[in-house]
Amino acid sequence: MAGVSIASASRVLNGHGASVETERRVREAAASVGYVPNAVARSLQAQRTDMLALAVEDIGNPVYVAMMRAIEEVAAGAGYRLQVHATGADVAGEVELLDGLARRYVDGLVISPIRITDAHLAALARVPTPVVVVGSLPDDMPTTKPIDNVRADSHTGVGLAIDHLVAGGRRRIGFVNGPLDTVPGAARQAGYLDALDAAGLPFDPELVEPADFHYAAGRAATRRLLDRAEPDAILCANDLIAVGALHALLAAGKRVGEEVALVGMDDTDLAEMSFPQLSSVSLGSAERGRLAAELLLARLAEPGRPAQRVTVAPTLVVRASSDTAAKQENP
Amino acid sequence: MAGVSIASASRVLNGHGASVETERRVREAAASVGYVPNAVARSLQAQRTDMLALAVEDIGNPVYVAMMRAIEEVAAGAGYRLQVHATGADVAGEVELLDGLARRYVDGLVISPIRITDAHLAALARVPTPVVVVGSLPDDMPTTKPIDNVRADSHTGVGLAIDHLVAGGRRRIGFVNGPLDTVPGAARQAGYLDALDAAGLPFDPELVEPADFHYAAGRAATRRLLDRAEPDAILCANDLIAVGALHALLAAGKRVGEEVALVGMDDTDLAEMSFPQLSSVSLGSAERGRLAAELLLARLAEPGRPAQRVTVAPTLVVRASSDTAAKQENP
DNA sequence: ATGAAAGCGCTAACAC
DNA sequence: GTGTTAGCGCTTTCAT
Repeated sequence: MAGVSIASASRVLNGHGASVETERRVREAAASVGYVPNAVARSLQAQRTDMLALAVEDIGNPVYVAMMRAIEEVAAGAGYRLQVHATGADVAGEVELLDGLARRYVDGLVISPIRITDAHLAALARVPTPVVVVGSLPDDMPTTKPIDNVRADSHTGVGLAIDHLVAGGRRRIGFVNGPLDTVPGAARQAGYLDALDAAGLPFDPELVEPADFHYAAGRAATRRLLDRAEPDAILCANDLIAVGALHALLAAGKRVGEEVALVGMDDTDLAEMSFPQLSSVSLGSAERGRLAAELLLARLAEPGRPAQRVTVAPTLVVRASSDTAAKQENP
Repeated sequence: MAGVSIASASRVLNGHGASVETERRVREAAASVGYVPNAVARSLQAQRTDMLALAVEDIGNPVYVAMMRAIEEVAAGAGYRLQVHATGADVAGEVELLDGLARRYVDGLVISPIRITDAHLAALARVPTPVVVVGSLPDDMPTTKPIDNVRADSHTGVGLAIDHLVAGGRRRIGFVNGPLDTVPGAARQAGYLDALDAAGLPFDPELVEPADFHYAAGRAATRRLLDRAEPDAILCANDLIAVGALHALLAAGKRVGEEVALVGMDDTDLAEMSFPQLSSVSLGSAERGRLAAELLLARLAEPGRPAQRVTVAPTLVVRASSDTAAKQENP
């Protein structure tokens, strides 16, 4: 403290107008002592932490990595820092996290639960802090709290893939899905059945094999599928599964893209980095992350605004794994 | 407030001993009002935030993903939350982050700069908060602040790969490296030269091609390499480059693992998910992350302890891309 | 323009 | 065991 009141110092440091002389003295003193304001004290007074949180099942999954990257970018751009939580898809943990928001250690949360239970909904109904959910919230959400919601459209996405495969002459389209009791697993299953139906193709249970959303499971499931059926195409519920499927197919000596077409979902970096490169349905993970972050910032700026529900349209990215023409010059 | 003093309430809620009656009344009141303590206020008083930060170039790079996962796990296990920062390898930004620690919004930082400049060292010398650096700090670090340091041993790692390739009969070993002005790039280059030397192999500049540490660059660089030379093996400075190289090789019709052996570095998930699966030198990214987090926690517990410098030993994981025998039944 | 003082929500001494 | 009080470091009325 060199000369002026503590209040004046605060004013100068926050650019709230002070005389030239005061300003000089304060800055000088601050520089000489190496003064840096304490963020925690400031947060306590300001009632905001300038921090956002992201909770996903696994911060190593490429889909969430893409989402996290996008969110971090938006957050950093707006002066917010990002806190990450790996939930391991544990419901109790997710609910605890939601309830923990009452401690006010972050200003807002983006959460992408792989399953959405009643416990989640109950917790969401009592959070005191803005939350945006990535994933499909039930339509009959109680409107006590405005919870913003960003969703993918897997159902349509699966349709895009099936239509593409059918157009390429494929008729026996296998499907390696994730767990049916997850939000994406259920949606993709429904999409598969509806798309077959729309294409006039019969449903053959032999062609469907459940897995979980990871590489090893995808590979094992595809191996089982190949053992008992002869698909001329395989659709996978995400890229991790698809890469597993690719291995199973290659190991079985199949020419991927010709004998058997392969399509993944999420269009992660993996799709481009496989050989042959994988066709994949983009569900816009980065885009969803970006939107989620923006919705959160918007609500922070205007807490009273009505709850938004935005859906990102899927797009199909065709690459060599399902495109005989491209195969020649792959990738 | 129902009945007792504010201090008693605090005691009950923190389990600091109170009479049965007081305890009951406090808990009851707290429950009925839905009271939750404010983390920011608590932090201000406790002078700690229970939060750690991680700063890496790109939170989407598989190496850093593995590191982040490990750190998040250790941090969460010890009751700390994790904040992530993507620096984009921007020196000014990294220094700003380091200086920002004086704001005390986190209790400690793990930073993994891809380049370490004098500005970094200067900033490190004045941080008021524990920092552990992942990557090689100069040996003549001023010891004013105890900065813990976790390092990989790329030099030895490259040697492992070269020895393995030589043992497999390879003689013309190409090398696709990252930028030479980065810490890992420089170390790997030196390792390559020394290993060739130790193996009695001549150095042929034609066999070395620079790239940056990403897929596309790796693929392009490998293409250039193949245009002018005929390597019987290629070592890549990381797995991203190696996957790019794999594509270039396959697209050129090379039988990978036979005609040309391929070895990556970092042993990320990508190595296992490629086909053929990639041999890769593990530099222990997850392990380094774990160690970094543990060193940070240890210093938080005992600020005065001497600076630690730990090096994680590399290991070679041999897979089909460099092993003809395995190739048969790959993967 | 500046200083005094209150207060953000909490915990820890220090009496009683 | 419990209440009173000070204080963590800051911003912001409110006077002057």
